Amino acid sequence: MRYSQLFGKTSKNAPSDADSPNARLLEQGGFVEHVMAGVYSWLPLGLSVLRKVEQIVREEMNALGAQEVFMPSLQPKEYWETTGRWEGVDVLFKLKSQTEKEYALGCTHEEVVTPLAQKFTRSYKELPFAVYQINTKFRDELRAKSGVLRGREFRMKDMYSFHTNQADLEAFYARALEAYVKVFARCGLDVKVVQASGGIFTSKVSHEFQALTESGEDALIACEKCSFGQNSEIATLKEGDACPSCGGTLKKMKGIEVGNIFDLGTKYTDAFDFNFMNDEGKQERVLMGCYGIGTSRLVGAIVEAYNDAKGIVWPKSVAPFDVHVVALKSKDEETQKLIDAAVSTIERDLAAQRVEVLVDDRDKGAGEKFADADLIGIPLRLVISEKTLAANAVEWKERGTADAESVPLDRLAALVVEWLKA
RNA sequence: CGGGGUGUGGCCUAGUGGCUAAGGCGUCUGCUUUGGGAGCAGAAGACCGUGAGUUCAAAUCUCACCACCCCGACCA
Repeated sequence: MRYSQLFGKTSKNAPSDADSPNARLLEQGGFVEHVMAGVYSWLPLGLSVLRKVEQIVREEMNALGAQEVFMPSLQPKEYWETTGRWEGVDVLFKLKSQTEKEYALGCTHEEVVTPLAQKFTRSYKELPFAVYQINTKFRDELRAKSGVLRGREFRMKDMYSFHTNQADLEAFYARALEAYVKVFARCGLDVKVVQASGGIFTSKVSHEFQALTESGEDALIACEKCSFGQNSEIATLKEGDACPSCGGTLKKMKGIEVGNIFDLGTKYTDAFDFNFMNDEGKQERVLMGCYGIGTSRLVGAIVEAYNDAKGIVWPKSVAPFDVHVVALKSKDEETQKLIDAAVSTIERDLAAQRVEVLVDDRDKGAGEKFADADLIGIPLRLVISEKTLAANAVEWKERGTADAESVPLDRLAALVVEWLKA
């Protein structure tokens, strides 16, 4: 991609009303555009990151054996009345058609997935299974805040599992928990698996996944060594106590909730009278679990965790591009032709290796290009200029490190591929 | 929903009762420049959030409303 052609621009001035780092950097860098409180447009750069995050989520859910579906956001009032949540959930957006028929805008999908699963499930032989989707959610938050961390419209992966018995549900729940740990690790986040309300003191299990950042709004008591933690709302342990999981020391920490998993038991299957026939020919209630990851929030959490004074520092796994080629202009026409040719060669060679490249081909000064490269935060910056070309080389600099080195043009593609794997 | 703050060209700001609303960034034209947001000349771009009111006169004062941001409450 040529930067001159990319839709969406960086801004020299940070937006005045964006206070949290994720909002400021994502807007200033041209990743998202604020539309109204809690609602953003995602521009090509931001969408690229969002898709990478969602692809990681997708791969790990698929590895669990869950199957992807896609359910409607526009939902019938009747389903929500069936579960008693039409009146019970204050964040539920409700709307009326021109014929006064009422609908809900999905803030979650138990009301849709439960009857869906019910339709295709009669026998114990069809259980267990899990389905998931990555979709837009709507929540009528009284106060949207912190950029993409708490929106009224946002992206979420939600998975639902269906089981014949508690042990089977718990086994899947444990596997889902491990899959979540993998997702967040692949996104570069340091995440604690936190017992949350409904946690250790009730029969129902709930875990939050808290990405540790300075700006996190949730308070935790968590282990220095392992991933164990408790949300401060329910914590019975305190700072200085020994971790019940590994014996390490517990400390106060702050986190952003990027995922949450629940043992729903029969709460929704009761509402829809969702049974299966067991191996004795008797009807039994289906058990259910649900597992959410806010993917757009996850993008924001990554920015909160990875930024410096100059901009974002994307982890390789979710960066909008792998490589940012900065082509500096030369006043000498012949030299400029050589630079252009070298850039085209780099583009072609890297594309052949499936490396995603953003080329800053603008007729701008070096300072502006470097400032933008720092702001956008692509993990590897390659500068090609009159100076580097004289040595048949490019300057290699990784975002987040201070050192730059010279790399010969003829070995560049191989070195980039090697670096990407590292 | 309670409290606080802020609304001025695309972005960041100045202007706090008085000439035609000022500057920086960005954009466009031409020239110049090319390793950390460089320079010169010119141009376009603003019903100063909306409505009502006070006044000879309102971006500026008053009231209402709207929007956004922050704190709190809330967060199936």
